[in-house]
Amino acid sequence: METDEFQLQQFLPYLLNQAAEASSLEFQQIYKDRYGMLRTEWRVLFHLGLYGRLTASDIGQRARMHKTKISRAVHRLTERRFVDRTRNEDDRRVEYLSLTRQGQAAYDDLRAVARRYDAALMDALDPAEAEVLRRALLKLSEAGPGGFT
Amino acid sequence: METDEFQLQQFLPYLLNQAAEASSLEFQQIYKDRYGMLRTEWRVLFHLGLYGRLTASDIGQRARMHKTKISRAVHRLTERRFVDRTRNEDDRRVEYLSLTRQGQAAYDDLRAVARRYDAALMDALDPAEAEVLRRALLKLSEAGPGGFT
DNA sequence: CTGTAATAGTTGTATTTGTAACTAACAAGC
DNA sequence: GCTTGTTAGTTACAAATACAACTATTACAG
Repeated sequence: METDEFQLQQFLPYLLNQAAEASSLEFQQIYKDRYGMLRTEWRVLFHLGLYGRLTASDIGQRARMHKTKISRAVHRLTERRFVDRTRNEDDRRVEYLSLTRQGQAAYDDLRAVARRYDAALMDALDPAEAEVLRRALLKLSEAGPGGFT
Repeated sequence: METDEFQLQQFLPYLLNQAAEASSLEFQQIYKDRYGMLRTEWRVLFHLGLYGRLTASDIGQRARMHKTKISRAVHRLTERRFVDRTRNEDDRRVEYLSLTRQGQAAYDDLRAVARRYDAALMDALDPAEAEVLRRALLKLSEAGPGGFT
């Protein structure tokens, strides 16, 4: 009967990685070409654009990104004048990050691209399918397999 | 009305990356701990386990992986005696790759883990949802947004 | 106060990856 | 045969990432 035939295309982590890679490729090209940004940098940019002033740790929690990645992304974004840092004088360990005028402009531009890009991706799916997909991905993002090991 | 409020959690490439990362984490830990393998190596191992004897280019096409990644993965897998390489004497450019006994054992073990892992991931979803998810991911894997740029 | 622990963020170093240039073998036109 | 082009795979070097150790500052127990 061989009902337990294993298929790589059925293995969710593999499938997710393939889809993620394929669907990121062209967008990646855009923020790289236009603003010389890396993936970590556009993520930080978008978080600041969406939520306003945040600390590095805030971003780390929301984006599930390690603090060293954020530290370096912020460093580069500051260097290129997309981001401003201001120390919190009440607790001098923390630094507030926010977009400069230039950072805001880049964010506005890329957000518009992202909207169109997302719409183009969605065209491959029918609306009901798209809805289910989003819900499922959110669930999977939040937890791994749940006490697997 | 602000109907065009952009949300990072709605942006498919971002969502896919988050889900892919979250859902790969524990599995990654397993093949790393047990066999000291990297992601590329695990992929090569699985392709050989599933399809039998393949060349490096074959794997590259199926897995959409760059040839340098494969070259290095194969190198390490050969070093650790998981993979055998034999030159094709009719065309001495190509080399056939196949699993050694040890490679086959590792594959068998990891495939079993993958099955259970996949099942555990699926538990977070209901069956209909899971089915739609797989179909949607396959579509997205095959093409990017389609003539976006 | 003062010593110990916790938190925010940075830096150092080893791995890993990406890109391009490379070698080797075959193919095809002339 | 002898160019010129193509394909398979490797290597070199630059860029990016992960992980651990680090500095600076605040918290808090005694």
